[in-house]
Amino acid sequence: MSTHPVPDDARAANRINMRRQILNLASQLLTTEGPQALSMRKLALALGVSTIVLYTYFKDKQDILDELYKEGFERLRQDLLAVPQGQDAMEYVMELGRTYRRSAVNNATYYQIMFSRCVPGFNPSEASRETSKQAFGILAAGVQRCIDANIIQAAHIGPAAEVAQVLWGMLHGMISLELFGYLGSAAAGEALLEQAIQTIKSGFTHPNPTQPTHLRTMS
Amino acid sequence: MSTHPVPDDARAANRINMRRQILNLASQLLTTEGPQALSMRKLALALGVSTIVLYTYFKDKQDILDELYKEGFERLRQDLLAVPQGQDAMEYVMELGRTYRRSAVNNATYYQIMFSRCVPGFNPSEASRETSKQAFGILAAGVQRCIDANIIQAAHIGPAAEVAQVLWGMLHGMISLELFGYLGSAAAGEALLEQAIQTIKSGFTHPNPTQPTHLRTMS
DNA sequence: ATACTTGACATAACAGTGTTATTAGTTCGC
DNA sequence: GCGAACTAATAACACTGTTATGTCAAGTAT
Repeated sequence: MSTHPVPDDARAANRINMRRQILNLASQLLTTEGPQALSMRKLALALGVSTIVLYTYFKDKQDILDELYKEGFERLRQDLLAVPQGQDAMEYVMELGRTYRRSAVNNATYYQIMFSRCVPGFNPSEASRETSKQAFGILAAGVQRCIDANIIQAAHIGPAAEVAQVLWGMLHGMISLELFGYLGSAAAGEALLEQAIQTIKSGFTHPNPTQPTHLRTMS
Repeated sequence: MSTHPVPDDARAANRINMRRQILNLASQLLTTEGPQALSMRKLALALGVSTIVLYTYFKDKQDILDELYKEGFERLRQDLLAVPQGQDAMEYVMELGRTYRRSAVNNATYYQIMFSRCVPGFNPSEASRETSKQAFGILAAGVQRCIDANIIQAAHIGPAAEVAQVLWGMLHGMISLELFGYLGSAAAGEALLEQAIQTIKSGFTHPNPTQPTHLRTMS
């Protein structure tokens, strides 16, 4: 069914090559200059081409951001995968938390794209959100291991995915506050995250009294 | 020492009046159209004046955003203040958490300005950050009450401010994920926040083993 | 009352943004 | 060579925040 001239394979290869080249530069611009400095014109200028080139390889600026969004989650996923699983299940999850923070702080501008609407019109596509779920899956699997090992009493808390979401929320919250400058230094951010991890560990390991009766004060 | 013409009192009154009027419209534009639609030109157009007027009453766009930032924290503070303190100290803190979420969800666009860099160049001024600390102070005071009532063992955790920061981080994280669409529906967000609150309650009420030795699995 | 200062405001412009219509060139299958 | 498709530059459009210029009204000082 090739009635009209089919685009050559070389073309297609060149296409993804060019896309990669653009994304690399965008990534570099993002980390060095920040999200607001990442403009189509600057990108084109740095590539030595005109702006129209960007639009032949990407639909939008959003399209480019979407790719960076995915790359951010991929970096996070790789960092989390590098955490050794040999140790105690709970200790492994806690180490995931520390790694999550380190990864976020080391790729702060990526993290902004992933979680804070730092580019006015940007909303990640549905497909890209799938990528984000894969990184989250590592956390969920770690929690599942804790439940299987009876370290977390699932009956009192909920399914692994929900527990992991609570863990994720806390991690993201602490990191978010740190990156926004609400916690002071990076050392303070690290220390507070450690405290949060310890707190959530206690919360997970101890049964959760759904009817809070037996722990009341004398009031 | 009024060698040169002193600006009239009426002028000053008119000034703050006009500022208020501009801010009201900006606030309205923010909630109805979102942060990205809040432009100086639209503001001026809606006021029926030229853009230069905005710059005679405000230094910058940042100046206007700074005011909205403060207003956001003021709304949050008022909502938190409305929580009755009569009950059990821990229950009060948990209710603060639920109220925090409700306030954030009801003023989602404000919350974006307060915590997610949704406007490219915006950074809250030092003075505005002081306002944010007042809202946080309510949380910290609630935690202090729990420590005083021996519900939270401070010795095993840390000073009230740090505990409150952990609590704040978790609240902010869960809400942030919800507002970014990572948790699904609002009902899911509410349920997960409740779970997070219960978890952190357990974490706070149970002593925190700094050396995690006695809770290991068989590994 | 006239001169002067000061603030308020409109017009128009500057520099920047994302995006695209027009145009031209290049490359490929036939 | 021919025609179809892809690629790319130029220039423009519609926005954005911001400001230099100029005008007007209102007040004080002499």
